[in-house]
Amino acid sequence: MATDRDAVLEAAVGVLSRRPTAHLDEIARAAGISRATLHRLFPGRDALIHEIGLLSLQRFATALDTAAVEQGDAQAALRRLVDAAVPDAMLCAFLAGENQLYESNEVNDLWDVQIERLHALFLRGQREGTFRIELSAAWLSEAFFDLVAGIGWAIQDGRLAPRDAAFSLAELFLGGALRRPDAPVGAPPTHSTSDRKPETDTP
Amino acid sequence: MATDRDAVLEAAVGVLSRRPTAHLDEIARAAGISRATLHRLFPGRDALIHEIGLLSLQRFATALDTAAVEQGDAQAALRRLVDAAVPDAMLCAFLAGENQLYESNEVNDLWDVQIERLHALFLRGQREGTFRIELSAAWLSEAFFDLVAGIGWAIQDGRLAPRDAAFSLAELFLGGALRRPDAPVGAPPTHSTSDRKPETDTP
DNA sequence: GTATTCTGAGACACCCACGTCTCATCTGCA
DNA sequence: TGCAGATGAGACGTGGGTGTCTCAGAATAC
Repeated sequence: MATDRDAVLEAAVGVLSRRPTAHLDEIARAAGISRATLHRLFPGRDALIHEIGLLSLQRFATALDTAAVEQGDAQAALRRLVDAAVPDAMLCAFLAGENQLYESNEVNDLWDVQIERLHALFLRGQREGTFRIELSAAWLSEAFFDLVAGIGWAIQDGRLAPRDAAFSLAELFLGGALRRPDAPVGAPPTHSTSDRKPETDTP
Repeated sequence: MATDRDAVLEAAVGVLSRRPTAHLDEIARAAGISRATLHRLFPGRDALIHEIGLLSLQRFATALDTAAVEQGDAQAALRRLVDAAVPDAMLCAFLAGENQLYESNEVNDLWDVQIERLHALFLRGQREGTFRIELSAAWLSEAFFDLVAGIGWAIQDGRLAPRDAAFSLAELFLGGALRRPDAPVGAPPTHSTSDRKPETDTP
């Protein structure tokens, strides 16, 4: 039953992330249920938005957990985080788009905790000499989350193949856009860090 | 008078970029005018949103023009674009947040043109050997625009100092997050291309 | 000084999305 | 087959944002 609710929430994200003013009819249709059932699952629109925010933050928190961002060297931790976060990139896109929307302390507190964990990761990496110190850890956190959100949008709109997502994100964020003739960033040309096996790419 | 309209539009962006469902009362108050005057300037909510999109795209197009992205080597062109686009980053943030909103062909066509120019810049840079070819030009375009939007949000919420914005954007996007002991990205330690002078870093 | 224009404040009606309800249908289980 | 639970379709009333209007006051020009 909880899975059912989550499936509806994810479908709702797919609609609301791009059209925040979408009607409940549209959301229900996207979830494959009727408006009546949507109202049975969630009391109202506010409750729906609230639970989307909660789900998204919980997923991101789980990604931080499974990536064990507090352990190991910072670069490897970030690569693990990329792999863990990309599947839920669309939820992050929703958060990035309207995180100001929440008056709920529950959501805001959870948000602060996760951002703080991300911030700590970059601070640690800077102290270790892994990350650049010319860029503030706050900006690195912000930019990383923005790129995750961008991944979510791009995948949703079919502009980016899901199997390329993790590689594209990790390489661009860590290594930047400039070509370096001497040495690659750290990831070999084989897509070891990103996804399982590349076959088709039309979502 | 056109300046008046633009000022209202920019104020509206400040509200709508974070709260897409904001009432017209709120937008009018943010612009320092009454709801009646807002209705005199723009027939309705749809027209307001439409003109915001138009203004944003025109500003971005102007940034592409002043940066002369079609000329010179690609890296320098991109750095010029950063400097030109950052002042209107919040408008880009609005576009990134709800570019699906527009059914207007006028807006969509303008959007496609600008994205195509950005795409062409990265393609050219890849052919010149400036930009990495492991990352698709489409993804580089997308990510660049996402970061510009992130800059806009971060500045608006006070998480990033405006004078650090261009430097942070250019350095992260071009050089990535990883520290390179041997050589800097290409911009000498003096921030010649982006901003005037870095001093503090606590936003 | 008047006259003109523009603006803000408020009132008003309209409309549509929302929330709730009922009822028929379908499914799962004994 | 019969029962219980869940779902979809539709109707209905309501509320709040929106669009329009009027009128008083301020600003500017003459």
